[in-house]
Amino acid sequence: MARQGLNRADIIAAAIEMIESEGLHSFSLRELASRLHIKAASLYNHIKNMDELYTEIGYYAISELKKVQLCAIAEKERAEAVEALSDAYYRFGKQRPEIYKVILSLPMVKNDAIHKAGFDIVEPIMTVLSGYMLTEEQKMHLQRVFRSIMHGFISQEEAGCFRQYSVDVEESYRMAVRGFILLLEHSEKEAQI
Amino acid sequence: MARQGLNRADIIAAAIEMIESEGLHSFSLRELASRLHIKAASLYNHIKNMDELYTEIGYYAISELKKVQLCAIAEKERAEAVEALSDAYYRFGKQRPEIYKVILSLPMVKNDAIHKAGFDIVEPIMTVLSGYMLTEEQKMHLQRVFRSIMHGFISQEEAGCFRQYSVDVEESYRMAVRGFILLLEHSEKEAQI
DNA sequence: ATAATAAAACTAACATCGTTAGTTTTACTT
DNA sequence: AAGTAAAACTAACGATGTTAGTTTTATTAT
Repeated sequence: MARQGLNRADIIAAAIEMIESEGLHSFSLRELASRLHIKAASLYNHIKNMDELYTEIGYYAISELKKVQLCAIAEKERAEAVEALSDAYYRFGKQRPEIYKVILSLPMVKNDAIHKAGFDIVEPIMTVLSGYMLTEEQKMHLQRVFRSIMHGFISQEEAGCFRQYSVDVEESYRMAVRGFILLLEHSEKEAQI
Repeated sequence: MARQGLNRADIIAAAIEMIESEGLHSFSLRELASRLHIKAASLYNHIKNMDELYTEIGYYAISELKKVQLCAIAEKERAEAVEALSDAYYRFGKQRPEIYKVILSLPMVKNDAIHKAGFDIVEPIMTVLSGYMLTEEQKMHLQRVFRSIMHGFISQEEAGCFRQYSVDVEESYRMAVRGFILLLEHSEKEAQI
């Protein structure tokens, strides 16, 4: 019975809520259907399959991440902007770990995903880098380095890899960001030659 | 029939080989059993469950990674050692991506895993850092930063996040390592004050 | 108001998966 | 030769993603 009249957006929203509260690991289509008071098979009227649903959630996650990042760097420049950007990134990863995980599971191999999500993921850091006197190629490299540091830190902390020693994790994070700023300034000097 | 007389090590070895050739994603106990010419239920005579098998494979991966790292830094010091270490790390991640992925899925929350694997994962970089004049706390932070950079870079490249632009990935990687060395030298100066 | 259509739900089923219980067979030890 | 423990088996359970085909509902057009 077409009682509720659910649509694609409802499904995706419910899936996101479920993943955030129960964890990506325990997510299932049957449980999702159950929460929407429909049968699992009915989901397929709205989504192609589970992969497509994950992809959609990944797009959402990226747009959310972009949003907080752009908000953080507004009216800031250079080192201050870098710190604000990374802080926003770090906070997002810590506060919404399950949704964050979906981003990396996005099959970037597919061209459509690269084009739809690629730009959004790169734009904030590229904006910050444009405040530095760097070549386009330098910016590309540095953008990759930035994302590596941030993602590496977040995912290792989330995985529990930093729990072995009782040294303050927040301070390690600050040092990582400081290292990136050092590299930035160093690259700027190189570019001016 | 106790025909082949398989043991725990055989199971683990076969699982590793299967994951490396077919991918972690498509791994299953039933397929593993099939390749060993036994039934899936028979696997449970040797392993407790799938999680335990993954844990075991994670230990193997960490020990392999440690091996190539220690080999790489032998008789090297400071910047040269850092580069050799990261190169070994990077090559391992690129050449054995499926096995590498298992490391991060290790449930570090459990205390036994932390103690058994934690030290092995940290030892090589700590050895290299001991060649710098740093406090113990600095070393702890820098070790985390190093692992973040390396893991972040490897996993993003593997996920396809670096394919969007045609800028040389290897050069981005070199810049990341150079950035870490910069931070190292900078930290050393700070420590001497 | 009624008929047609498309959307949204359903039932039923399949293959696959991890896992458990209980049983049989093999190989080694005594 | 008998006993024992390891290593395999069969059979089944519950859960998962997914497909095919069917029924119901809501909206639109006549």
